Amino acid sequence: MDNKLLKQKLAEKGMKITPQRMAILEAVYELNNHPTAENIIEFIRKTHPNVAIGTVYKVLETLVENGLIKKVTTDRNFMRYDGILESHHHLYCSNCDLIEDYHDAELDELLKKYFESKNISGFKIEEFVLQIKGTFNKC
Amino acid sequence: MDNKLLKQKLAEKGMKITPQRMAILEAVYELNNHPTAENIIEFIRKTHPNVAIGTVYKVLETLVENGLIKKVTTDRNFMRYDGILESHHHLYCSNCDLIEDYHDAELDELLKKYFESKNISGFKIEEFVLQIKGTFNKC
DNA sequence: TACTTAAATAAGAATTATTCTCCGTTAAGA
DNA sequence: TCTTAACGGAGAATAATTCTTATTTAAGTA
Ligand SMILES: [Mn+2]
Ligand SMILES: [Mn+2]
Ligand SMILES: [Zn+2]
Ligand SMILES: [Zn+2]
Repeated sequence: MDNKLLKQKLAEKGMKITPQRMAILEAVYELNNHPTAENIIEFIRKTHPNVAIGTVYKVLETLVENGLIKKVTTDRNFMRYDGILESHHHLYCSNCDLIEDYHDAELDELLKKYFESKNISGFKIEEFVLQIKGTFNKC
Repeated sequence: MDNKLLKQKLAEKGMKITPQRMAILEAVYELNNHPTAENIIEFIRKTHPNVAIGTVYKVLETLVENGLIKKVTTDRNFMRYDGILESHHHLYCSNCDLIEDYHDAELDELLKKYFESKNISGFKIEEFVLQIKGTFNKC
C-alpha cells in the first residue's frame, strides 16, 4: 500500500500523520494473517529499526480506537490485529495459531435477518463475529 | 453443586480427585458469569485460603484440556472461563466486561444446516461460537 | 490397613505481554 | 518560521501467566 493512501486513512480519522503510524498501519495490512504486536514489531524493524515497542502498542491502541483496525481475540494470552474492516468471520485452527478470514455476505444477511426477527431483549446489537473452530486439512 | 457430583465429573475424565480441583471446578460453576482466574482465586480463598495461585492456573488448564470447562476469549489481556459445555453464544457488552450467555437451539440448527450445505474447502468444523457485540440497556 | 509411587500442590522466582512515566521531538496550524 | 499540543523513545513498572523445585497426597496394591 502506498504512502498516499496510508496518509489519507489517518487524515480521514483526524489523526496526526507520523512515520511510525504509517509503518504500523502498513504492517497490519501487509501481515495479513492477523499479526500480533510482536509480528508487527519484527516487520517494521526492517525499515524502521528504532521504533520503540511501547510506541507500537500505543499506536495499535489508537488505530483501534479510531476504527482503522480491529482486535481479534484468541484463547492465547496475546492480542492479534486485523486490517480488514468489512464484516467477516474467522476460521480458528485447533492445531496451530492460524486464523483465516471467512467472508460470506450470504451468512451476514442470514444472521442479520435472523436477529431482526428474534430481538434480544435489553441488548442492542452492534456487530457479529462468528468464531468457526476446527482444523485445516493442511495442518 | 455437591461434592458427589464434582467428584463424579473429575472421575469421568479419569482425573485424580483433589480438594483444589473440586474447589476450582465448583467456583467456575458458581461464578456463572465467565470468571477470570482472579475471580476464581478470590472465591475459593473463602473456603481454601491456602491454594496457590499457580495451582489455580494449572488446574484451570487441566480442566480445559479434559473438556470440563471452556475458555472464553475477550479483547482484554486475560482469559475467562465457562462451565457451560453445551453449545451457546455470547453477548459482549461494549460498555463493561459483562459477557452474557445466549442459548438458542434454533440458531444452532440454522448454522449447522447452513454450513452443511456450504462446505468450507480444506477445513473441518468442530464448533461455532457467535460473538454478539453490543450494549445492554442497563449499562 | 499400610506401602508405594506417580501425579499434584505450595511457594515463590521467572517470563511474557502490555502499560506507564518522563522527557525530548515533531507535525501541523498560525 | 514559530508555537505548542500531541507524539515517540527509553526503559522501568505492572499484570497475567508459567515455570521450577521440593513437599505432599491420591489412589492403586499388597
Ligand atoms: Mn480477519
Ligand atoms: Mn458462556
Ligand atoms: Zn493449523
Ligand atoms: Zn455492560
